[in-house]
Order: sequence, then structure tokens, then C-alpha cells
Amino acid sequence: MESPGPENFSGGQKKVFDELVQGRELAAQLQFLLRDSTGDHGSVTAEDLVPRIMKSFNQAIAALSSGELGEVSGDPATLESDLPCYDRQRSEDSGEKRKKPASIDHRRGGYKRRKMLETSIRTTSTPIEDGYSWRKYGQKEILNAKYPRSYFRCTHRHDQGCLATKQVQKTEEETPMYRTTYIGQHTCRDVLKAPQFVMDGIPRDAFLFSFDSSNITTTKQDLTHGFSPLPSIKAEYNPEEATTPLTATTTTTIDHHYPTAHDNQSSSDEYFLLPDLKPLDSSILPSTPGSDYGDVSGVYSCTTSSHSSFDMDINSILGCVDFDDVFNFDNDGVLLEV
DNA sequence: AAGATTTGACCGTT
DNA sequence: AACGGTCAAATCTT
Repeated sequence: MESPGPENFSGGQKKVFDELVQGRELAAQLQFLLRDSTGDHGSVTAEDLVPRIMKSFNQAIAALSSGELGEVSGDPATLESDLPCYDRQRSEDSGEKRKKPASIDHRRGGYKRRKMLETSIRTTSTPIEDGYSWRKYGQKEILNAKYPRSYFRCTHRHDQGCLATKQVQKTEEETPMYRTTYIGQHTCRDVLKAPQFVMDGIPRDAFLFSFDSSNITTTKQDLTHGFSPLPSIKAEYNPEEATTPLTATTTTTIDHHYPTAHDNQSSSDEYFLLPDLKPLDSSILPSTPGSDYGDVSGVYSCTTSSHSSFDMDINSILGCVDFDDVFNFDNDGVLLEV
């Protein structure tokens, strides 16, 4: 994002600029909160800051979406994803909750297909259990693909308006892989998930997890092998396609989001952050130059859809050096395993 | 009963 | 028109 500077801004641009600046400042406060894990900062809490950051970014996005700005440097689809408009467009006909008899349902009313706004793609040897609650809403046979593609959306789409979705495609290789495409960011606050970790200011050493009681041990060394997601509470996949070799009992409080070395899916994970979604310019965040993947829309919830993006968010927001020796990023935003 | 999944139809994009 | 993403009634599971 090249900043022309506020002096050259039109009115709309000025508003966007102001909102982004405010968002940055709030994020900086949040960064401070998170860095100092004592969590005692007087009246300011992460829970306070997060909605404010969200608001700032949403304001900026709304300004951008108003169309007054001409060229928008960011991915408009990405911006759109943070606005509730997509759901609203649909809610007109789906809001009444499918009580219409099928016979009247010939016209379902115009829903608008969301533009592709990929966030990340992961390919794993086993289906990803990323700790989020997903609900399958479709499955399609894909041309030239041996296996169908499954479509999932966040369980909290309706209660929290979380628009995160993912698609899972089993690839046809000698050893079948599961290509998971995460689309959009989680804006939900799943109480069972990692936001607590962020919000509560767990010490950075907590990155080195040990689940003695649950027979799961995660160390920094484990992280170097790529993140393998944690068990989700529900099964999301057809048992025929995948077996989930984990016990739901391991997901209790704060262990979500953290990789386990034993869930059989860490070996060959590859992760991509698509370049066009490279979020904030490093000039905005005062974080380390090599890890400027702070997420504009990644927002407060930190319920990013994958561990890797989660970690990148943390990296950029915290300037967290703990992961710097764990991951490398190349110029295209591809996460490289060390 | 409530929530999740299945699956054919609908609809936007190319 | 084909393709693929989404909807939503039917069905299944808990």
C-alpha cells in the first residue's frame, strides 16, 4: 500500500486514512497488551480494543466500498468480506428460514455469489482440524477432479455473522492429499477457541505447549514441522474420506489452535498465503520487516482460519520473535518451513 | 427437538 | 452453456 499522504487525499480517502490510522493505533495498543502478558493495563482490555479496531477497519472498508475513491488498492473482494452485505443480500429470502414448501421454492431469489476471496490454501496429508466449528453446506463434483469438493462455512455464520468458509478437495495423487482453501476471515468469537489465548494474554512461552494430561505434547520443535491443526470438536468430514484420529477430549480450554505432533497431519503440510491478500503494508505496522503479514481484516478475533495465518497475524501484530526462527517467509508471502 | 449433513436445484461468473 | 458456489428441503445424528 503506497500511501500518497493525507495531503493528497480526497475527502473519502481522508476518512479511510483516518480510520486506518486509528485502527493502527488501537492495534498498537493491543500489541502492547499482548506483549506484556501480565494483562494488567488498567481499564484497557483487549476485549475493549478489539471491537474498536474492528470498527475502524470496517469504517475504512465502508468508505472504500462506497465507490467514491476510485481505485482501491486492496482486493475489493477481501474488503467485501468484512462487510455484512453479503449475508444481507441473501437474508431477504433465506432469513425466514426455509419454511417455504419446495413447490413454491422455484425461485429462491437473487443471492449473490461471493467473489473468490481466498485467504490461504493448505495441503495436508489428512483433513485439517483447525479448531473451528465448520458446517458443511455443499459438495460438488468438480471437473477433472476425481473427488468431490466439500464446502464448509463457519458455524457462527448466522449467530455471529462470521463469513469464513473453506473448501476441501481431496487430490488425486499416489498419496491423496487434502487441499483446504480458506476463504475469508473468521470474525466470530468462538468461546471454545483460541481467542481466549490472545485475549487473556497468555505468556509467550505458552507457545511451547505441553499437554501432559491429554497425552499430547507440543514443543517448539513440533512447530518447526509445520502446524498441524488441533482437533475440532465436531467431525466435518465424511468418515469415508477421512478419519479424525483424535479425541475431542483434548479440546478443552486453551489448547485449541495449537498443533499436536500426533494428529498425523503435520508431515507434509504446505501453506500458502496468497500474495494479493498480503494484508498490511509493513510501513503501517511497526513490526519486523520480515514478517509483515499483519492482517487488515484479520481483526480482533484472531480466529483466523488456520494456524499458519494465525501465527502470521501474531507475528505481525506482536512482532513476535518467537516464531521468527521457526518460519521464514519469502517475498510472495509463502510460508517456508525451516 | 435441535443441529448437522446430504443432495438436487438455483444462480452468478466465465 | 458449462462450471462451480450456494441454497434449502429432506434426512440423519445426537
